[in-house]
Amino acid sequence: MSRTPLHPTREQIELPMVLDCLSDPIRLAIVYQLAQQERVSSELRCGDFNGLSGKSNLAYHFAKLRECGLMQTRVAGTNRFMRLRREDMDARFPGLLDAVIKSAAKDADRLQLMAGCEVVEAD
Amino acid sequence: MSRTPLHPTREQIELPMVLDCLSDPIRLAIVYQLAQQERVSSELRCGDFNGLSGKSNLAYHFAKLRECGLMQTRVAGTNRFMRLRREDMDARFPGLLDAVIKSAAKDADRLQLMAGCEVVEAD
DNA sequence: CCCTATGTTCAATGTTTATTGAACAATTGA
DNA sequence: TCAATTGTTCAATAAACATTGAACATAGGG
Repeated sequence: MSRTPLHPTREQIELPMVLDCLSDPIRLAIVYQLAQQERVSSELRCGDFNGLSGKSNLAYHFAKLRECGLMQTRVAGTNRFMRLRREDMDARFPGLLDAVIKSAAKDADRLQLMAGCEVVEAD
Repeated sequence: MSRTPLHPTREQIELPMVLDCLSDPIRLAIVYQLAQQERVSSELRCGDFNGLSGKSNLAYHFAKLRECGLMQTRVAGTNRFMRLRREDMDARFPGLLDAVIKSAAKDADRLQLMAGCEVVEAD
């Protein structure tokens, strides 16, 4: 309850909060991976990011991403699916999200953007 | 000396540091005013921002803006002139600075972007 | 040479932040 | 019903941050 108060409407989304959210390497990686996925499924499970940090730390970052308006969560059974609020962001700050994602892509190696990506387990 | 160690080369400029810099309302206002000025003189005196905060707090923010690669300072007598490192930013992260500035312009009233602008003194 | 103006540096303060592990809640499947 | 899975909440910690005022440095004008 202390971590779920906000969830801004489109108009309530604030530029400084969005930039601050994107300035954290873990959150930037989350947003980046969601953006990559956008053409395919537009959603990822929380667990898909486990490579980036511990679960409780990720929950903290997810909350921040939701509070600033970048992400939305859909509950499905014991899973949560996250997606970018792409339309709201583009309406509110045209070109911003794309510019950030392209900038991140340029530095994909420097930033460890794909650290959390599907590790294939050899059973 | 403790406050002037970095001054990244173009290649050393890091996306998270830039976004973090821009996420602070005072620094965003500084960058915004410099961007507005760009067509005219491309430079502003430190003192032109005195409306945004106290001098020592501004010096702190100026240092951050320099350290992340967004700004450059030119000393001229007892004054310091600041300008955006526009070419470096555009080369490094194409479209990013413009997207941020346009986004800030959209919210110019909400963010207090022009708070530090030339107050005309009577007398 | 002093006095003023301009900025920076430093130390101190209180706030916010990221990170950790343990506890908790909810759902699923045996 | 029991156990396993998924993810959130909570408390604690250390680090980073923004802000303030005082001290300092430098340059320029009388």
